[in-house]
Amino acid sequence: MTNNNKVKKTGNIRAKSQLKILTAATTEFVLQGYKGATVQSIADRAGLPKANILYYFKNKENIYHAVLEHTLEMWDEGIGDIDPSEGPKAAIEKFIDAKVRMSFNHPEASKIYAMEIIQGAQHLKEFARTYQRQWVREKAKLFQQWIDNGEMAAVDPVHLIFLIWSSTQHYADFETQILTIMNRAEYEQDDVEQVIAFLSQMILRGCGLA
Amino acid sequence: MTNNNKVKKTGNIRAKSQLKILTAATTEFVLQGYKGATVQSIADRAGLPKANILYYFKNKENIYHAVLEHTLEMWDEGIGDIDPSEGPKAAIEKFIDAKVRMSFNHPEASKIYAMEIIQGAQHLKEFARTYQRQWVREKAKLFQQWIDNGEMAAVDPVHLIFLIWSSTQHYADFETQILTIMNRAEYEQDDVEQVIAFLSQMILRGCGLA
DNA sequence: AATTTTCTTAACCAATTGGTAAGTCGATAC
DNA sequence: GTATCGACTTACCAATTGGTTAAGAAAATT
Repeated sequence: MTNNNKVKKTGNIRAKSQLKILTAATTEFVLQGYKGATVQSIADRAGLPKANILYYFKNKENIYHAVLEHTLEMWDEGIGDIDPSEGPKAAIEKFIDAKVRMSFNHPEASKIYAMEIIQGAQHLKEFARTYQRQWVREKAKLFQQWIDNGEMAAVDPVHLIFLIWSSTQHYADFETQILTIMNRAEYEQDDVEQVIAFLSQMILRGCGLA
Repeated sequence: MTNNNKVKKTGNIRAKSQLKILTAATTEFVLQGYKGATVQSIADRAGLPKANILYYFKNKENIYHAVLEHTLEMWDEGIGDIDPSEGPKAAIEKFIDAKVRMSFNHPEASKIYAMEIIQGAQHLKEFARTYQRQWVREKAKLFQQWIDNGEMAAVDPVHLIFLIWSSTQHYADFETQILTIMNRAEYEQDDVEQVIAFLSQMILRGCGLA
C-alpha cells in the first residue's frame, strides 16, 4: 500500500507551483505584454526564484502557451451552450448571463485573449479558424431558423453574436476605463446583475423579443 | 527675402520623416506591444536607419507618447458631438455612424487605444479621469432628459454609451477574429454600411426608437 | 538506512536592445 | 571661401534578459 496517509503527495508541489506560476504569469502578461513580462518579474510575482520557473516550464513561450490554453478552457466552459429547444429569448438571456459573469469573474482571461486577437492572433488563428468559426456557424444557423419561424426579428445572426461578445467582454477588457469614468475603485456585486439586466433588455428588445 | 523659390524647405524633410516614423511605430506597437517593438524594427518599417529615428525622437518612450497623442486627436475628432436639438434617434444614429466609420478607417488607432486601456491605462488615466468622464456625464444627462421627456425608453444612459463604444470598436480591435470567422481576407466597402445598419437597428430598437 | 527522484538555487553566458558620442555631408547664409 | 545648421551615419557600450549548468537540499521510495 503506497500513498495511504497523505494522498498523492508526489506531484503536489509541482501542481501547486505550476498554478502559482501560471497565475503570476497571466497577470504579468496582461500588465506588461508578452515581451515586457520577464521571467524574473513572473518569478517575483509568484514568490519563487527565477531558475525555479524554468525548472517547471521549458521557456518563456512555453509559459505563455500554458496561459493561453488555460484561458481557452475557460472560454469553452463559461460560454454555456445554447439549447435550441428553449427558444430564442431564453437562449440569448442565458448566453448574455454566462458571458457577463465570466467577464466579471475572470477579467484577466478576457484581457489576455483580447490582446492576442488585437496583436494579430498569432497563437490563436488556428483556434478561430476551426473551433470558433464552426461554433458561430452553428449558432447563426439556429438563430436563422428562429427568424424564419417568425420567433424573432430578422437581424443578422452573425453580427448579433459579435454584438453579444463585444458588449459583454467590454466590462472585462476596459475595466480600467469604465471604473475611472464611473469614478469607482472596483466593481461591486450589484454591477454584474445590473449589466446583465441592461444588456438583456437592450438586446432582447433589439431582437424583437421584449 | 529668404526662402523664395522653394517654399519652406527646412522642416519639410523633418515633418515627412516624423510622420513616416509615427506610422511605422504605430504598427509596430500594435503588433509587438510597447516592449516588443524595438527601435530597430520601427526603423526597418519606416525605411530609415535606426540612428535616424533617435535623431528625430529623443527615445522610445517619446515615440510612444507621440503615437498616443496622435491617436487621441483622432478619437476627439472622429467622435462627432451629439446635437441635443436633433432628438435621441438622430443623435444615436449619428454617433454609431461616426464610431463605426472610425473603426473601419483607423483600426490601428483603436487597437493602440484598446491595448493601453487593457494594460491599465498608465498613460491615459488622466485623460479618462478628466476629459472622458466629463464627456460621458454630459451625454448621459442628455439621454436622461430624453428619457424623462418620454422621448425614449428608460435605459441606463451610461451603460448605453458603453454599449455603443464596445460594439463599434469591436470591429477594429477584433478585426482578425472577425475576418477569420467570416472566412474573409479583409473588410469590404459594404461591410461598413452593413454594420452601421445592424447596430443602428438593434440599439435604436433597444431604446424604443424603432 | 540507503537510494532514487524531485525540487531548489547560485553562478554564469550569449544575445539583444536602448541609447550615446562623435563625426560626415550638403546646402544655405554671410 | 568659410561658418553654420540641419540631416544623416558609424561605431560603440552598458544593461537587461532568456536560458544553461552543475551542484546541493529535500522528499519519496525501497
